[in-house]
Amino acid sequence: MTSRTPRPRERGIPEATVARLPLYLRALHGLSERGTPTVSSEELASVAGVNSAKLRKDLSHLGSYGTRGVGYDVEYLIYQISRELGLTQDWSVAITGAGNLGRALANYGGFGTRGFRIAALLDADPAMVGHEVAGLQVRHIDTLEDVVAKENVSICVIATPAAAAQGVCDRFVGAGVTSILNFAPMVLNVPDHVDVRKVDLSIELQILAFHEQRKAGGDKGPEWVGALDQ
Amino acid sequence: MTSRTPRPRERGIPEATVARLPLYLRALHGLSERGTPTVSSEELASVAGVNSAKLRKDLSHLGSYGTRGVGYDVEYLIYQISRELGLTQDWSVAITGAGNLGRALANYGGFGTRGFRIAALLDADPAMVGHEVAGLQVRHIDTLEDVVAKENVSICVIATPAAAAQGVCDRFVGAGVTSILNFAPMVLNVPDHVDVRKVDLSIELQILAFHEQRKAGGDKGPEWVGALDQ
DNA sequence: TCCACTTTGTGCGTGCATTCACAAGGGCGT
DNA sequence: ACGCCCTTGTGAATGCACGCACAAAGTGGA
Ligand SMILES: NC(=O)c1ccc[n+]([C@@H]2O[C@H](COP(=O)([O-])OP(=O)(O)OC[C@H]3O[C@@H](n4cnc5c(N)ncnc54)[C@H](O)[C@@H]3O)[C@@H](O)[C@H]2O)c1
Ligand SMILES: NC(=O)c1ccc[n+]([C@@H]2O[C@H](COP(=O)([O-])OP(=O)(O)OC[C@H]3O[C@@H](n4cnc5c(N)ncnc54)[C@H](O)[C@@H]3O)[C@@H](O)[C@H]2O)c1
Repeated sequence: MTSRTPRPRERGIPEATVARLPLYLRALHGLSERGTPTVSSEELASVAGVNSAKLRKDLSHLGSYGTRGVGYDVEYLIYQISRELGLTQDWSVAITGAGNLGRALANYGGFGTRGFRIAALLDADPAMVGHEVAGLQVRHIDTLEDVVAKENVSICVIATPAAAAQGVCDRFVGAGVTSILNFAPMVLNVPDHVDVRKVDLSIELQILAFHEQRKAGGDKGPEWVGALDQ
Repeated sequence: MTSRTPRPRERGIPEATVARLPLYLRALHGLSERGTPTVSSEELASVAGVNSAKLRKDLSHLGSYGTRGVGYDVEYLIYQISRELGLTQDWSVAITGAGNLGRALANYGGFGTRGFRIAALLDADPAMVGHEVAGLQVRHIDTLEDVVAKENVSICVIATPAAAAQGVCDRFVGAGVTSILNFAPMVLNVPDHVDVRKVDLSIELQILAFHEQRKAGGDKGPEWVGALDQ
């Protein structure tokens, strides 16, 4: 654990691994709060709900940060994963759509804790503009380009009705934003260099319904699989 | 479109396909509303934002519902996908946690439209119980088992703080619920026959931050990939 | 110093997912 | 009735992901 320079490991972390790193990070924070100094891949994998071999392979993509016979230093691993995910810097986030969902997101305390700062809450409804939500004044959508530039927004959240989502998306992209989290139930059209991730509750429920139907269907033979990956 | 019996296609739809069917369904509903009678795999794939070969292979898992040289009948395909996903029946959903998120979910109109009925909204806070949200009285968490039995709940949504999630989960599982949608930032422990899907905003943001950092990092060579799958 | 024990990091086999490319099939005009 | 054109459905190739199983490596005790 002396601070050697452990070969930053050529760029190429698998997407599946990237998606699990936040899970490990959360588990590690839990261990850290309880004062645990080191953790084995077996323990950490158990807390994070994954296979221990998978965990070790995931971590090996970042470098060799473990100690054989001992495990991983919790604080050191937290730092390394945070650095890899880009959480050692702060990110300004703009939320668009101050409706039910947008306000819930703005009120959610879980963002700030991990390097994300809600820089602005935008809405098109004049009746909404000016209201204070979670210590933030709702601003008019016309100020979008201004907000992106002045607040240095790099990630935006779209929580408008589906019909407005593509328009809002285009304006963010035009203003230089290249990461979008979309809650509107529609597929956004963006240039190749822009990343979009979507959250769609309706789709999640439909997937659950599919499996539920299969279970209830009582087909010949108990052949449904196990719990889905979390 | 005569009602033949087209061989229900042996059970075994790939999970990746199941996750995309709702996407196709949404696109088809859009086409249906605009009166489009038939659609080619190319067009539908474009609207749904996927590769057309993938779309055809996905649909082929349900059966041979297309017509070569013509495409797919929109209404017929809507019916077939709905049936496969289990949307031809209604599902009762119980939401637990009437906080910011739980209330936003309850107020969201997009559930009822596709066969999901919010049967109950549960909370542990006595001050919250009895309040009306989206035409629904918030009920006390103690009535959980009652609600599951009487309302025939098969899917539950957990929107409580993380600390309470596992306990609530256990009670739902004990009451016979086998499909869970979890918003709390923690890994739920469930028996094998229970399906859990999670939605974690914080993880989504962290994944975006990772890619954002890579883009900004300006490593040697423009070698970041494209837009993520939506 | 040496040995037994623990745990990491990874080579390898397996299976799933994606995409290409095309033969098979169906409609339509002549 | 025939042949052209369009689109589906799928074989095959490639690549990614997962998990086993083990050698390598570090610890601690004697
Ligand atoms: N509420 C939920 O639980 C939930 C669940 C799943 C999906 N969604 C989706 O999230 C989105 C928002 O849901 P909601 O329940 O908050 O809806 P909502 O109607 O409560 O809020 C939408 C807000 O967007 C604003 N808006 C409309 N057009 C705009 C524009 N062009 N620019 C900026 N703001 C604009 C409206 O003024 C309104 O305040 C919808 O697309 C919905 O389908 C919501
Ligand atoms: N609000 C968001 O945008 C957001 C985003 C991401 C994740 N989350 C997660 O969703 C969950 C809910 O978030 P929120 O913002 O609505 O929180 P909140 O504090 O506003 O609401 C939580 C509700 O759960 C109730 N509750 C507590 N213990 C309970 C129990 N044992 N049984 C039943 N109800 C109980 C509380 O009374 C409260 O009404 C949290 O786990 C949060 O981390 C929320």
